Amino acid sequence: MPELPEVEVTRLSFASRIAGACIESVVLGKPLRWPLGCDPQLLVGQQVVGVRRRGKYLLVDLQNGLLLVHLGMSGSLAFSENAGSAGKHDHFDLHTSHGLLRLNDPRRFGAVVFAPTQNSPQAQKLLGKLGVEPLGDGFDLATFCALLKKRRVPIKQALLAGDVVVGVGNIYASEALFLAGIRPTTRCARLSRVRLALLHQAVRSVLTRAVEKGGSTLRDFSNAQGESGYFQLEAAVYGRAGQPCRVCGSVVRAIRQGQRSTFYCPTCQKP
DNA sequence: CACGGATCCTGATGGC
DNA sequence: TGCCATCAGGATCCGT
Repeated sequence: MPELPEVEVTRLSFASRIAGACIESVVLGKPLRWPLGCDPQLLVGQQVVGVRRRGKYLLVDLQNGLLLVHLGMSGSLAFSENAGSAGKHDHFDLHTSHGLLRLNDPRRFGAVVFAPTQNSPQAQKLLGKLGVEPLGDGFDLATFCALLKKRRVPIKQALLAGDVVVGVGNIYASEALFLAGIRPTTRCARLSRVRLALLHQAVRSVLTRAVEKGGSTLRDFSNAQGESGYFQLEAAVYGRAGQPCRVCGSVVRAIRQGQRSTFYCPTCQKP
């Protein structure tokens, strides 16, 4: 479910409240994608220092170690008012002096993993091969071009892979390619530097805009305050198969690439 | 080593 | 409170 904007919106919505909180207890539900990797008791008594983000991971810094939280396809983090009743899909409850932070994840593709430090093997196994942060200073055009020039896959799949640039998921890959006027099926190596420059800028702007709009709420995303996002209302192509392109009126098409749906305008987006 | 495909899991939706 | 197929915002692993 969540791509970079939704993860960042989630982070912004709970980071200040959780900061400084003391962990009082931890309650685990059904198994998530990976095991926690430590005795939950190790977390009890620790203070939450702050929350950072790396790609689609939330890094919850503790006095001693950190939690890597991934929301998978269907996860959401929120403060819960009714501390007593963990629901069917509540799989990680962090009871703290500042409230109960709860991970709800019906599909359980998400995970909460403890690591002693960010450089530990446990953390690096998850973070080590991630690409550059698209909204950070490290996202420079030269590197972007150099990495993509070597790829032969369609550009959409390279964006999704996350080893060139992180955080671009299925919605924003389609949206960024629309903004850049690039057909998702175009092979990376065929793209000129000028077109890659457009894409580089498009990735930044679409993600920035999505964060501003509170992310995309397609079926159930909400931030830690329970608020929906609104970016989906201004999506140019995602989820709009059969509808007219907002720019040229052509019918938006849907195709499948690597088991994922892709949307594009056949007129605005050139091969 | 880059790539394509299967895979983990549950729920919503639509056709029959 | 019908059944079945398909699809869903992610990412790893495995075979080629």
